[in-house]
Amino acid sequence: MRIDDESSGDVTDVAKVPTSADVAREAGVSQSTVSYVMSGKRPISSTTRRRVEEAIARLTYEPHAGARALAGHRTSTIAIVMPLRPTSSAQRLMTFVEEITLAARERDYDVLLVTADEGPAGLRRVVGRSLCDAVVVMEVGTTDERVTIAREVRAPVVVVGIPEDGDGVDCLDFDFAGAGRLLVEELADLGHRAVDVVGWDPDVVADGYNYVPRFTRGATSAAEDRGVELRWHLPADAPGLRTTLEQVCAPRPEPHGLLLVRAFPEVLRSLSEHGLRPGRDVDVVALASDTEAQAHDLTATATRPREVSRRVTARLFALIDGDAVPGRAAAETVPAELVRRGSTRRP
Amino acid sequence: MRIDDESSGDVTDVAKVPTSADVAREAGVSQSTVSYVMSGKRPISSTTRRRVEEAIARLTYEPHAGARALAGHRTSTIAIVMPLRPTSSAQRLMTFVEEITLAARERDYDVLLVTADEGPAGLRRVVGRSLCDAVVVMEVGTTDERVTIAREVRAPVVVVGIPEDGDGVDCLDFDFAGAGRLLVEELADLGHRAVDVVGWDPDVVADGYNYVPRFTRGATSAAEDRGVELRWHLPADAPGLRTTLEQVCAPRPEPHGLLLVRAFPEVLRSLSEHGLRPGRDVDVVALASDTEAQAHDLTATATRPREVSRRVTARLFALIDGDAVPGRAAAETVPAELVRRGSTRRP
DNA sequence: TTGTAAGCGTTATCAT
DNA sequence: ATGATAACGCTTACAA
Repeated sequence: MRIDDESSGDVTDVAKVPTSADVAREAGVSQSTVSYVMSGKRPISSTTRRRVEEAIARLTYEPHAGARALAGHRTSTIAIVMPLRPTSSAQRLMTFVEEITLAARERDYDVLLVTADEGPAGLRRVVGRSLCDAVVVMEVGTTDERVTIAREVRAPVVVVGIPEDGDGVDCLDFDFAGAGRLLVEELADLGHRAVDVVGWDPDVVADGYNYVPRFTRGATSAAEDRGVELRWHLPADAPGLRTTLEQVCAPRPEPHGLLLVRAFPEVLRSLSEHGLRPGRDVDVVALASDTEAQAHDLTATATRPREVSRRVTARLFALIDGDAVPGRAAAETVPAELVRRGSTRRP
Repeated sequence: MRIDDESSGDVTDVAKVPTSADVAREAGVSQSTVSYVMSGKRPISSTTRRRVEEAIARLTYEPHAGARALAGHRTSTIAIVMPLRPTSSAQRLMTFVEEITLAARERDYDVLLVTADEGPAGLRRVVGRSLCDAVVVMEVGTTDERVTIAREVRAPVVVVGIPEDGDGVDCLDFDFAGAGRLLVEELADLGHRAVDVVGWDPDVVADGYNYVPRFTRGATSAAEDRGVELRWHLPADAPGLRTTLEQVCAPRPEPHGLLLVRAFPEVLRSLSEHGLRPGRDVDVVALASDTEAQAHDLTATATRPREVSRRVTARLFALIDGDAVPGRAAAETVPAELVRRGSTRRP
């Protein structure tokens, strides 16, 4: 059972991971000098700096993140708490994650991913264990326990979504109400007095994702303003969707208006099977990502995840840097924009 | 300029974050006992355990991750290195991330996200700085610098994708060759002697993502075996795609075969505009996610990201636990399966 | 401009 | 079954 015995005296055996002490020795300076060279927190003579930097390169030294966090009281990582359910498209989520990570890296921050299934506890855990300096919570519900926890926790939190009780929490989101309004108005401008809306799965609605009621409110209020009747279809499953398709894709005497928030391929296929062509026999508008809208040639409002992400990170780092007071800013909203494509006639 | 002066003497002012020492005091035990209660690395009397656990609950103590990493030489996090370019669908990527994170959480591991834009250096950085105990590298190219680095680095690495020189690296992927074969065979079985393939953007091909040539090889070899001619279309941009659509969606005297790896909505819309219906006038098969395939009613092989993820994490944790030797396992491949839907006639 | 040394909050090796 | 105590590798006053 003698393992690792022959080589136990060999110094060059296992290439030890170099520490700042090793760098200091190599450069002939004190250990703290190495630290200050790296952090730039005090003036260093150019000669010393060069010696240290060369030593670092020679040894391929990298600072130990844990030790840093322990001594420095900061982790240089931010956590992203994913949504509880796959409510947005993967596209949208990925864009958020990408954009936030990019902004983080620009400041030498890393990104920790917290899954939804951990629930609100995940938020507590990552800041409790000092795994991060700040947190982004994705897609909060109208009433979301994570919002409550966001207030209690000792790290800055920015929340994507506009919860019911958002007081004292930094909230930020796309203007779903504005999008609903814009889409309905477009159809109204095209002369429609009645519009079929293919909306979210009732489960999503029940989950209370706040963007659903916000979108609905915007659409409804625009409909009232313009004297348009909205017929909501909220298919729960495949059979339900089929029923909806029969109802909304049936040929009419004259063009009718369709507002989609999902099931784009299915609806478009069904329309085509009924011999209806978007932009000619029917006007279709949608709440869709640019990619989807482009692929399907849909007149649409995108939910602008990149822009939202940019504002999120701006706010987050302002909080980290102490340049902003937590929870003081009003809920911020990224305006909706409509892009016309082939699925509607020209107004 | 006297800030925070009045309250500076107040002890209960700032709720200090409790440490294991505080827990020890509260429970009337030594600090090391607290540690052992948490880790379970030595027997503890049930009374002591209870006292400690109650103290922990009372103080809502959470261990400091950095301190742990420093003293324990392990971080309990794994890093995911994202692909250099958005080569797979966001769907697929998200599924990977989700599934890996889930598996990680089951073992109380966290997940660190490393963006593509950092390039190979990101891989070096996260293990160099002891930010993680192991790494998953997503979607490696045929020749990928990250594979080289994977070998050098002192943490276990599992790579998704089958690089050219995968010796000594743990590789794992979906069987793209098998998928290509399966799809061509299906069309051959339906009697087609010629098949139009709408393939990847030439940029993606140029990037050398290894799954492209693997898929191509599988499709080509099946085509040769079955005496089928493959006509490849690799549109680079929107105009290119339009040209391709004209070529592959033009009506023929009899049903023809179409193999898609992307641009599903565009092709299907174009077909419908030409009065062609999949499953009747044309047989369409695709390499598509279950979600896409279902939405478009496509006969397809999915790339099974969940299954791949499961094997990745199994391998990764085996390496972490020392239950497996790094780089010794042969490249593993998750078999392709074809699901028939409405876009093809029954054979 | 640089060095010295006291923590930071754990883990794990000794003892007992 | 439990308690001291020495690392772990860094940051940051405090000195010089």
